[in-house]
Amino acid sequence: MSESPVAPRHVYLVDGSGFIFRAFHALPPLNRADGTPVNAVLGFSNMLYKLVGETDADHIAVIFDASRITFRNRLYDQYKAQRPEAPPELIPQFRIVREATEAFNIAQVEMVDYEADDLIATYARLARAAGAIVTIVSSDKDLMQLVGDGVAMYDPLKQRAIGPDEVREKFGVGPEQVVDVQALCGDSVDNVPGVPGIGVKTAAELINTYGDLETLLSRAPEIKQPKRRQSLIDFAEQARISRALVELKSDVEVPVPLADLGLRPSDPGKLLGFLQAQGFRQLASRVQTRHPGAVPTAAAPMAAPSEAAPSAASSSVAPVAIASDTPQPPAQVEKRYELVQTEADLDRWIARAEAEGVVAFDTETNSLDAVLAELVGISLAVAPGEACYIPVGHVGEAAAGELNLSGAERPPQIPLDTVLARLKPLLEAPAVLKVGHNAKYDIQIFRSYGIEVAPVDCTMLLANTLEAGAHGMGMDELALIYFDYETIKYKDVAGSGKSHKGFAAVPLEAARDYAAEDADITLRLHRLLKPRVGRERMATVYETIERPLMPVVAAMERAGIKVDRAELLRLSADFGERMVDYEKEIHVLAGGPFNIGSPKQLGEVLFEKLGLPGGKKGKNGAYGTDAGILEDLAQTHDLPRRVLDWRQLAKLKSTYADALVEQINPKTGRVHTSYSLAGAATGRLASTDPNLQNIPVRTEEGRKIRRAFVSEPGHVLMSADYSQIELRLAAHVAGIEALKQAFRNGDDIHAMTASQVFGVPVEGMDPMVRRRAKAINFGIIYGISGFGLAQQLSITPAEASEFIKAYFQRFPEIRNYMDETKAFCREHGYVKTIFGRKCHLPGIKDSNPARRAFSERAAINAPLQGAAADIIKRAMIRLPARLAAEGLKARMLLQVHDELVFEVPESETERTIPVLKEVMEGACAPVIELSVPLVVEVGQAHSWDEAH
DNA sequence: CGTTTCACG
DNA sequence: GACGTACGTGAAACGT
Repeated sequence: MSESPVAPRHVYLVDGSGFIFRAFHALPPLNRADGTPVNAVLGFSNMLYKLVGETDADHIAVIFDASRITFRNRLYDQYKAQRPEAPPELIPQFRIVREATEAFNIAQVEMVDYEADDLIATYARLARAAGAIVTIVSSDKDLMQLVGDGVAMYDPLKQRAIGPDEVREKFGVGPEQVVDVQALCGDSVDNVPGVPGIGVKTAAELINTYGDLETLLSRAPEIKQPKRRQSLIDFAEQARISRALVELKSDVEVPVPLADLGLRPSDPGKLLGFLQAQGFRQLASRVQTRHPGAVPTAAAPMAAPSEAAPSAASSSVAPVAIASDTPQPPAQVEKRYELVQTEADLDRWIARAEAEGVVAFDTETNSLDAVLAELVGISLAVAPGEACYIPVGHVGEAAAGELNLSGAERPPQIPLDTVLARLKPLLEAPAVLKVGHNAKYDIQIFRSYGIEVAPVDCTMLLANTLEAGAHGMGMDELALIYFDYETIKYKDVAGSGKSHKGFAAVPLEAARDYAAEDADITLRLHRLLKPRVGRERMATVYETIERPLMPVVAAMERAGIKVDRAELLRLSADFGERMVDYEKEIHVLAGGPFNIGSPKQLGEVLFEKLGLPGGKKGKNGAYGTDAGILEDLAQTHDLPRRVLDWRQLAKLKSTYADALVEQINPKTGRVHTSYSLAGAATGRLASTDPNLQNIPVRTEEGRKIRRAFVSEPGHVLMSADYSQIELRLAAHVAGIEALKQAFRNGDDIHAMTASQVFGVPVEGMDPMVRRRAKAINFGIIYGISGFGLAQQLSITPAEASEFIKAYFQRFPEIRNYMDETKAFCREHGYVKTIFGRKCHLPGIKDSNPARRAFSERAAINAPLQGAAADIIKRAMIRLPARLAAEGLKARMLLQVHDELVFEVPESETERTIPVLKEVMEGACAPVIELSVPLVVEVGQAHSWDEAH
């Protein structure tokens, strides 16, 4: 292969060996059809694909290690000696990764006796000498010594560049001094000895003081600290050897000249053949999309690529087992989707549904807002592949976006009233199960037409009950995971963004294909998931919590809550005027105008223009400017305080005052949120459009917004909230005796904690001490960490760790709970609440310690947060019926995790309060008897703020 | 479309 | 000893 002698301008050097290890540990196990593990190959291939697609390089090579033994072992026989053998699953992948590089038609280089890093150093030098710039694709710290002067590094996994600043952040010195620092601090991974007792921090300090290693070693006797001085004298030679080990060799006689690394076009057929042979379907299809004509040329004599499961599915839930459970993968069943345009056809489908006893259904509407939405069509599925679409509100195509001047004709459809009249008996028939995906929405739609759909199953809730936390619960995602099937996307039929035309304007055939498929997939999901819920002992959670909650939440959404529009408008104007004042003041303080809302510009003003102390912190090189940082800076300068004031008003104005006015429903004059029942992994609800679970309450300015949430005339808003529910559950679940007793006594729990942990009497306690104890109690619920607590309390991590230690000593049961919960999660991949709800945490086995620790804290929190969610859900299910039975008209409007908000006639408030308390406090019975009491506090007023 | 910030429990 | 920090959410604004 002779390369045209083009002078290199940009050379990419990919650290192949480094990447294989990283990909292997970062990705979940994955096997191709013949059982060969290929997860690292997939990671590697994805990386190359992206790299080749994005790079402007004209020369590129992947560099590998040829063998474990290199010239460095002759310098120091212990070099990399204690490094464990590669895991057996990785070994076969070394070869395949080289095949992958070949398939991409990228040059690859390796050389006996040298590490990949030495070859990279050599090519980098050659490239610079030829006038090219160099990008080293790697995150290996051993390569950082090469950075600078036209050489940069790029971490393909984190997609970030590593330049001199990043190197300085890591080593505390510039790239040219990295070798000296490494010589001192050594490297336990590579078994580079360094000097005992010297870490990165100390090494950087020393090198910054003395300039380089040799100067330091020669002037070692001057060093003040006796221990350090002696180490440097005793281990000077070891430091020199270490330096020789870490310094890369840039004069290797490379086997391939730089000129031969020129970027070559790949052969799409060959690449496709390789990818398909590994079973990398996603990547193969992307290649195919880019090269439509490509035909895979046989690469390996292998069976058809089979279940190398899509990466989305390769979590803790054993996707292969699920897939093998699949009754009929859609691809193999003939699809018969029918357009229903006559009453006779409609009756035929209704009869089929009644005969089956189960029908999947889906509604198409002209709005995502269930309160405003009008029906455009209905789809039904009665058996896999057998589905129909009944259009009722489609308009002529031309009528959609523009004025219907030509009177574009409405396609033939059965009148809506007729369809509804015929469907009503079916949808309300107790003997016919109706199955929807996110059925709450469809229940709402039909309720607005006077149809009470029942009984109903929801495949989104079934999937969530089984696998919350493992993956998303949208239908498209589930179809891909369970059936390996790509659904038609809404935006493909109805457009999106500017070209969105609304479903009513979609031509009937396209609408049929999309809508009928939704019902079809829903039916198939139901056949798969419903039996699993029983088999896997999750029926109680689904049947007693999730399923009965659907109609209750649907009613709350429909009820909505009244907001005082005029008051919100006044607030918006007030906030706006005050913002203008602040803005002027800020610009004066800053010495010129800038966009206060831009963290980037603000950071530059604070830290560069004004030169305030603090500085960079983000991984993206951006300055941090959050409230904590500005609060600290406020001691030094007036500007940060003003920015904090401005930000508060900006937030209140845009997110609340203005947005809520926009959200007032023109039909009802109220605000209707939408609750997501399968959004949060822990079992909590989530509120969207608008989010009514984060209405301000903590500050006086913020509470003005809450004051605009009001009752109808003659009514009050009544707020009932569980006191300390998660801490009570922690006491119960972890069996913390002292905490349980305190709750039984009705003690001030934070004061009690403070008294126990800090050994001070509750009487006359310093509020500061109680505040600390409160933070620790919260920390317990969150899976406490020294760093987190330190940040919360503005103390040092060491002090925080002391507090935690004292807490564990006083309440030893909590430690057991934490350890057992983590162990359970590692074994099963999920944790459970006392009511049996599961929360999956795929990250619990992550090889990255930070991500794993994150999952461990989540594992500790989820059973507590989840049990609290179970309890309030149980109360919500019982309340409407209990209130009705007592002859009370209270309507449940909102849920905010541990609080329920009702609208109550003024004449009934006295009688309503005890009912709310009784049902909510008794919500665990009869399945669970808590060892601590639950306490509910009730308040009432004409606004939500005052009802607290 | 991802990041940053901030509102809530 | 590295990782990069308290748990769970959603919305708005900025800037690429």
